[in-house]
Amino acid sequence: MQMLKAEIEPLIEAALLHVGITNDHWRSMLAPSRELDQGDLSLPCFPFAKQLGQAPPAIAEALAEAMPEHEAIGEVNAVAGYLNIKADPSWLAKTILSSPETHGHPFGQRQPTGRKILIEHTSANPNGPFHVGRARNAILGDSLVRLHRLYGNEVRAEYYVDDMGKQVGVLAWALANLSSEEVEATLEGRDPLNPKWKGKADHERVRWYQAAQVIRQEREDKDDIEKEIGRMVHASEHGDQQVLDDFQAAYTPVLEGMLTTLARLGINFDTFTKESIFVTNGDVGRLMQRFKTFDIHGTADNGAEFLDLGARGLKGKTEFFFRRGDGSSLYATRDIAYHMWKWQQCDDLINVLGEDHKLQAKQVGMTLTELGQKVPDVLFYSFIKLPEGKMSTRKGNVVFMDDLLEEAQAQAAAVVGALRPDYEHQQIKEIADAAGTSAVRFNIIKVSPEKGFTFRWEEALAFEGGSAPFIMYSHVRACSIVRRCHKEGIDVTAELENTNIDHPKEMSKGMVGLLRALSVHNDVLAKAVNDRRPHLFANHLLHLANCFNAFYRDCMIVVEGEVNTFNLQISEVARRMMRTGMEGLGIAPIEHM
RNA sequence: GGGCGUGUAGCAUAGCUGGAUAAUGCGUUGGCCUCCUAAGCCGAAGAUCCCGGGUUCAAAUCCUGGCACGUCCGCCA
Repeated sequence: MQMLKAEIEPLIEAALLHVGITNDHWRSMLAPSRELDQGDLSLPCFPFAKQLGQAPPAIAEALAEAMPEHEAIGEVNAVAGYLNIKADPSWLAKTILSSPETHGHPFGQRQPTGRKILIEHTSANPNGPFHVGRARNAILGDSLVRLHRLYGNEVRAEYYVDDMGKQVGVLAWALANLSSEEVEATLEGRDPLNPKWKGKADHERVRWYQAAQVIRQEREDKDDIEKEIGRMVHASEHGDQQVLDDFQAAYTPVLEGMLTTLARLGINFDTFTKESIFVTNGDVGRLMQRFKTFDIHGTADNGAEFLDLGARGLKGKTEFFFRRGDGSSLYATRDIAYHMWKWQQCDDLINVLGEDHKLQAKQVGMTLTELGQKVPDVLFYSFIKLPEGKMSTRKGNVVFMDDLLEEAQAQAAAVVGALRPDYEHQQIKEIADAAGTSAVRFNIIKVSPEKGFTFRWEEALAFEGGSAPFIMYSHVRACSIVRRCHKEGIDVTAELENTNIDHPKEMSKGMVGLLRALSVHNDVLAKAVNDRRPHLFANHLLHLANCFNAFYRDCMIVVEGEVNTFNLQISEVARRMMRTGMEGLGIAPIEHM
């Protein structure tokens, strides 16, 4: 709608001048109309009442009178104090069809912006399989990566590997010291390993980790165990290469298992950076030396060091510890070193973090400011819960992503099989896999991240209404139109290049609705990217698919072997936008369903 | 106790840089396949926008005081 706004703003300005309004406040008041029947853009005239000494409806009338004619404007009317402006559908169609962003190639992709964005997301500790609770980070992060790429930014998706903490230490200790019999004996009474995941290291090794967690609490030699784990963690934090290598051997297969799961969702990373690097390369040591020189630096009784961020306006607990009494660094300290490193390689930095990291992120941000560095943008999300409450591996109250995806694909296969009895087995499987994983992603991405989210199977596996398959289906219909054209011997490429067409003067509701949805597409994308709110784009795509369905109903493209060129061109723009939009959200743009 | 976030039809959500009749899906309910895929389309019913106060011509939206829920307030990661 930005395209219409840009076109008519000067006209409104002229009209306002005509009735005696000279200030500029109205620009922010000019907004999309609430109801489509009213128009596309509306200007409330109430604020002008005092200034002009007239009733708002009269002002609206006067403005409507004063509006100059313009090809972009289909209709101007004044209703109840509002000036409503409706775009001329032919102008909209012409603008959309001639826009390089929609008509050019490839598939409505935007021009490169030249901006380099580094997006860090997921970065889950490599100690067990992915569960749905963690999934929001990965799905949100990956959607952001994809949307930025669609927008034209150069993006690097980064996974920060926590390779030196206590969690990895416990895993490494367990793998070195516990037999599989001991593990199974310790975990007796818990859910056994799902045979389906036998051989998948994230599912198998997490049992060692879980057993170790029990043993650390219960076994008589637990103090010795604790000492040993402590020794390893401590050594890792001082950059002991042998221990770090052992840790890496322990977690790598787990991480690979987790990445396999993410790949099923279409989530991939460009780079992996290990936390320990910043210890071994000396960055963390130098950073801590530098902190010493700060005037907000402080030292505790045992020699531990902190920065007093209270002096910079932080409320609550203001001491931000960056070094233990024994001289080793803390997680946040390494994180700061990591951020300084990241800033060297991008123009914008985005982190995707759970809401539990808010304070941490605030401390890191303030410290970066203190260091003269930029503060990264952070996308916070609230946790996914189960109807039974918080997800907890320990309590067995979890839904593993692998199980969810299996179930999603199985249920999708049942739906496809029932709906398309004539399809081959292999084809059904391919469609079901695409629909199942897309549905899972979309179910999570369509709601705003700060909202608490309760995972429900029936919602994750809904394949109608506001779901990914709904969008996929509209796209399939658009694809099927092209197939139909080919079947009728119509030269689609030639039809699309034909610029010598008459736009119908009267357009159906379905056509006008679709044109409007297409005209806001790039506006919504820009907003979703810049505000870091992927759900806005998800909801727009739902709306676009909905509009396409109405267009499909109202506007036949092939009738008795004859093609309607205008309708075909619009349909193809919509198809491309749906396709790129789906890719931007990680929905599989399949062509048959 | 303090910080941050959330509270919208039976359910799940959108709208939150103030603007007209609060939007969408599920569920309930009525209709539409000789016609480019009915995973679709069209219609009906369903809302004290958590509660109180304030600002404003105008408040779901902003301010303020409550209530409920989530989350954080480690020399853990």
